[in-house]
Amino acid sequence: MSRPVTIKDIAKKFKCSPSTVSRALNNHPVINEDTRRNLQEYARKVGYQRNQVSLNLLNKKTASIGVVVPTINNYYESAIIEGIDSVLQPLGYSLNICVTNEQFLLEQGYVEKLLSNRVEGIFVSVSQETYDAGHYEHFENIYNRNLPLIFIDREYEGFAVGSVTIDDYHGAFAAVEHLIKTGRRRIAHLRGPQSMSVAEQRFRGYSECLKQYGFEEDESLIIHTDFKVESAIKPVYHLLDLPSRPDAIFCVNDQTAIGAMKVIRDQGLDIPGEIAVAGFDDSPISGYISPSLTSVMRPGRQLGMKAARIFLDYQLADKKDTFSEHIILPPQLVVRESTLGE
Amino acid sequence: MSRPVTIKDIAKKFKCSPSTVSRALNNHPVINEDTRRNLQEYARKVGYQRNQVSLNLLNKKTASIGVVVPTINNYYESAIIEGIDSVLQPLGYSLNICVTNEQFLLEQGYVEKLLSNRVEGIFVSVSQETYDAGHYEHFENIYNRNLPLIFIDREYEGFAVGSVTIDDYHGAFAAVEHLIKTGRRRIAHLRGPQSMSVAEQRFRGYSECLKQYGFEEDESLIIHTDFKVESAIKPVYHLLDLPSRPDAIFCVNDQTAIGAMKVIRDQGLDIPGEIAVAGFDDSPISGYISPSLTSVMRPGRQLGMKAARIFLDYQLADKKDTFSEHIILPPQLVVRESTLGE
DNA sequence: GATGCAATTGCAAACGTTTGAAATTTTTTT
DNA sequence: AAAAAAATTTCAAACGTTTGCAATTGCATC
Repeated sequence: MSRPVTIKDIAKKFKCSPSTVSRALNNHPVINEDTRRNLQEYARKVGYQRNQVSLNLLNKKTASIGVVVPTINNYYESAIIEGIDSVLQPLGYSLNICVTNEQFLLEQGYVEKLLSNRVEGIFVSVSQETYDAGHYEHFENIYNRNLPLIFIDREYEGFAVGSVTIDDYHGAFAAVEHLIKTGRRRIAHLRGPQSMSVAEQRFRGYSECLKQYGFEEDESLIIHTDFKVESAIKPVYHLLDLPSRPDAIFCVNDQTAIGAMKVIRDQGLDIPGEIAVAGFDDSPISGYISPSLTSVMRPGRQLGMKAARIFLDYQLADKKDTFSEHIILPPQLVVRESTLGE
Repeated sequence: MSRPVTIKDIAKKFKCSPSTVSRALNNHPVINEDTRRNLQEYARKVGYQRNQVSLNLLNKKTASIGVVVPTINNYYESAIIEGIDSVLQPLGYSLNICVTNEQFLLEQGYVEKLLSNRVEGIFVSVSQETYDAGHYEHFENIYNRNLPLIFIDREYEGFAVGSVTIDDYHGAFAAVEHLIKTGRRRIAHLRGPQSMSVAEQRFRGYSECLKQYGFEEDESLIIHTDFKVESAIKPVYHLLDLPSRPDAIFCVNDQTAIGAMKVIRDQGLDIPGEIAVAGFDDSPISGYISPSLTSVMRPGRQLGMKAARIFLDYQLADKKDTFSEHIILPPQLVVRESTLGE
């Protein structure tokens, strides 16, 4: 409650002008040695702390960056944020992290708030509801303010100065190719929500790979999930009950893969002997569960760092109106026990 | 780059005063109907967006809250943040999340920055280095500014308006008690870093429980780890090589428990047949790995919500100088296959 | 046409800090 | 001792917005 000490307070106390106090505290060379020492000492004693808010207004700079993401409670997303932070924090920027929970209205609200707070750039990973609704005006607002908008992981084509995404298509392709090359013939897919582009890309990778290797795509082997462990349970029971059971399951992420493995084990089937399982994300535990899980690694931290670099490059660019940088990072298949022999 | 449109710009365009524009845009009833409509329409057309920074300065309010945490890349920590956010976001607050990476200097720097940015409250989960160094002056600064400081999960006794922590001691006690009651006689412990109070509390719970049930504490069964999966590997190999092997391992968290389980399996031993394993955290996958992992659940989201409530209560409190609220939440033992028969 | 009243708009200060230019004080030079 | 030079300090404006109070305008009433 007690109002923080201001420069004016100190000036009044010392019967001098605020300018003198300001310069003294900033070690401006024009200030008398004694004056400087006295003022600095007093400022420390009363716990003066410069008001950054007023400086932000004066300098029209806030050194803060908006980061709008659907969630932060999984390894990949937080790795992205960590990557951005690792580049921008040392330069004095601070991140304003906004969690949309996949809700369009929250995303929209956060963007407005960030603009109003005069952040110097906005990183966005588009929420699912936004894709569903097809409303992208809030991104247009960012664009109209000439503020750098950079999409991370989940992009929208338009209004962006840059984007860094993962080549989910080829990641999925590689995983399925690996399954085929290790002799699997009926490969099922636990698909993600249709509205999410990452999930769709993985499905495409799955689908195209089957086609290229001359396999028929079997509708009954493709089931939707919502990314969560639990959502894999029922679909996998269903898959195992099919007259001609699949001999491999490619899962849209590690969570569903773990759910799948549980069901398969509970049914007394052997992994990878009878059914191979592959996931997507390479979460930290995937190497330690049993059997260890084959998975497609997404370089989240690197993605964040690249996105931050794009932002910095944009700041330096002379022809900002033509600046545009879109990076697609390759994921990497990590083969483990769940798709191989012991 | 293009300077955002200001109220002054609009005033100049309409040859009226900024006050009129301000009132028109805020629907002040004293403004003429036509004027209001024209101004609002124009403002929308040119994409006027109120500058929140100037308002923050004027009102001496920022509606932002600092959250200083060691990490965000695990489920528990992000659940805490989610809990805080779920309470404060609907009230218009935005969170300024700072990740210290367990570094004292970063923690100190972030606290200064938050103070300078005039946040209205600070939530802190103390970093390990800060405990090691024993430097708590930055917390004193918060206290001296009469700013509410609330410790979450990892606390320091002093300068705080409140704290919400988990009763790690009793959580660990319950886990070990469960192991004893299910017939285990040589219970090992994968301990966390000595400097971290959460880890120490869990160790105390382990230690006291053994004592109460009349067991000797065996130094050779207690090994330090650093919370990470990998750090469990070597210690567990060592434990299994002992002349008289333990029949249970209580691990400081799920990560190390998963590492332990891997080693035990690799050595061809049966879980829980020959060795039981219990963890701490109840991470989302613990119910789905094989065997499913007995673990102590920490209510992270609830913790965050409680912390946020303390902050709100403090705002309302009339006698702030005596306000103090310290909550200890009970964790809950979740028994699964890794400590039971099939 | 003067007066009164309501409706509408403008003025000025405030928030805390910085900074170029001007003003004042101190020191040096002649 | 006066003038010039150097050192130090103050003034005033700026950043964008809000708000109590004063000023202006329009309109009706007498």
